[in-house]
Amino acid sequence: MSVMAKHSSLARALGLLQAVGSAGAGGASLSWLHRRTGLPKSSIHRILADLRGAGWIDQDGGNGTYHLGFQARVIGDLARRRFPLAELARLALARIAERTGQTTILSVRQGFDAVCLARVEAKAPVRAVAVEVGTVRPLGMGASATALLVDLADDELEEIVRYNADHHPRTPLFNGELVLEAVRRARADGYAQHDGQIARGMAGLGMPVRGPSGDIEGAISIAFVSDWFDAHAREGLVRVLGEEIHRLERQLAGPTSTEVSRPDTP
Amino acid sequence: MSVMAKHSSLARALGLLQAVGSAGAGGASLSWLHRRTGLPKSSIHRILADLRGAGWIDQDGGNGTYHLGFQARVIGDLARRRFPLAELARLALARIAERTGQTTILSVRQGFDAVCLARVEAKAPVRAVAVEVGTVRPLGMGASATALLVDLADDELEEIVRYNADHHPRTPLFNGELVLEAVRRARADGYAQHDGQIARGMAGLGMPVRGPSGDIEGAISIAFVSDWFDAHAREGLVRVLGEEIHRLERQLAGPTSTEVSRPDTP
DNA sequence: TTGATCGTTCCGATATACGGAACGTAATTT
DNA sequence: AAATTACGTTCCGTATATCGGAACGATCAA
Repeated sequence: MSVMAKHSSLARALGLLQAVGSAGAGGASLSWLHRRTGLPKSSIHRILADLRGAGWIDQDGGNGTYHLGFQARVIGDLARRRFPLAELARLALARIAERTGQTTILSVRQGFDAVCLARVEAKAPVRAVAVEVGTVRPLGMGASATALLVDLADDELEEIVRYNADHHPRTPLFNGELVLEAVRRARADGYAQHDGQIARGMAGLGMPVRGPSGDIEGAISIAFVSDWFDAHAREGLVRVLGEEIHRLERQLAGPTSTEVSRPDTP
Repeated sequence: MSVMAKHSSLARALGLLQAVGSAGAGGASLSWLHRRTGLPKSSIHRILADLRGAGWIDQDGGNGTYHLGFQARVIGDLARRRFPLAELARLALARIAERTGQTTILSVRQGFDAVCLARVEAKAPVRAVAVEVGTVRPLGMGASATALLVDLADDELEEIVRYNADHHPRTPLFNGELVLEAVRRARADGYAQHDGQIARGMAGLGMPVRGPSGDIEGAISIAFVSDWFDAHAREGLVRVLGEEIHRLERQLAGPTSTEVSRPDTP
């Protein structure tokens, strides 16, 4: 869920906008938003009126529920071109989730943070869903957020870890030493893994995605419950991840038009 | 372009967000935004800092320019499902633009307004580009905004026209009587047309798009320069519009294979 | 050097957001 | 039917966050 930050009427309004968006197809009622955000109803009412006036949300004529408006769609279209990786990786995520049966996400680096750009859910009965699309977490926290770091020089790496350790005191799970150690292991193994770093009982395994230049453009990771994890499982996951990421990287590199969309359903 | 509404810090910030989005691939610099919006630079600076903190814009590490952030993309994905017509109509718009050589847009009704959801530009050297994606204009103003009205009962139609005539005094081109007359003609002809109603020297021709229930869900219109318009051209345009809209309506009716969407828990 | 452009910070005044409280209405319960 | 709960809306005094002019440092150009 969003951070719903400290003191900024703007941040509060944007959080409300996200809350409206995260409601289901039925839309968000004022009371539902009140329950979810904890904001006073009168404040919500006023902010929603502003958002509606600007066209960012619509109000259903029948029952008065709120939905995202066309301005939200327009800005999304404009933003889409900034994240081409998210489009291309969708197929890879789906295939990985299919082959492994586990939830799969794509993350990219954003300053000192990692942000989840896309996610495909597992069909397994026990799903490890911790990171939603749009969730921001400090670099190094989690499998993909660790895989993003493996190419960094040591000094820059330490700067990031130090910064995040200082600025996330509320996240005791973020342990600088552990992160550095995890990055070292990931460099040696070719993949990053964690167990319980995001939430107790949850584990993850991630690998970087490299663009044509060889730079890391993102990372794909699989999330699962710790019990499920053993050496045998790891071996399979690493193989699947490697294969699919390799396929994705070929797409990123070569604009070979033949492999646009092949209907080979396994 | 955008309305940049009266007195609301929120509206101002959202307008700024749209301005950032409307910048090209190079991003928006602070001074560029200052020039474009007229807001004081210090205000822009502060608002951008808030937007950046909330993840709605990114700041390029190199030259400091601003780009849309991942939250903009996330909200766009969420909003996308609210406007399925825009997805399906994209192909129809492209075909119409291809066959006629003119700019083609899709509009839907939103309260007492019409909003442009999608646009495909003409390749012609002289392009009539007046309505951008996201532009809101009063119902009745323009070809598609007239086509949206043809099914309405007379009393509701008159209420809308009266309201818009009252609330858009700055838009002298909006003439209530002309709109009513244009709707009557559109009912008889099966298509709406206008000449010079949006801008001098520009004309347009539009037809409604009906969903499975028969209700009007939107309207597609072609925009062109007035000189180009004669009886012969009109005949061709009407035929192309009718054919492509008919094809689109068949798609809307038949349960074509759309992408699977995961159910949400509101 | 001078001048121009850009991004950033500061700070007092005031416009603006804030939210508790009260109201009208609809839905649900007794 | 009366009572109760839930919801959306409006009001209004308070105070706080926004506003924007001004000044500053940095960068680049002439």
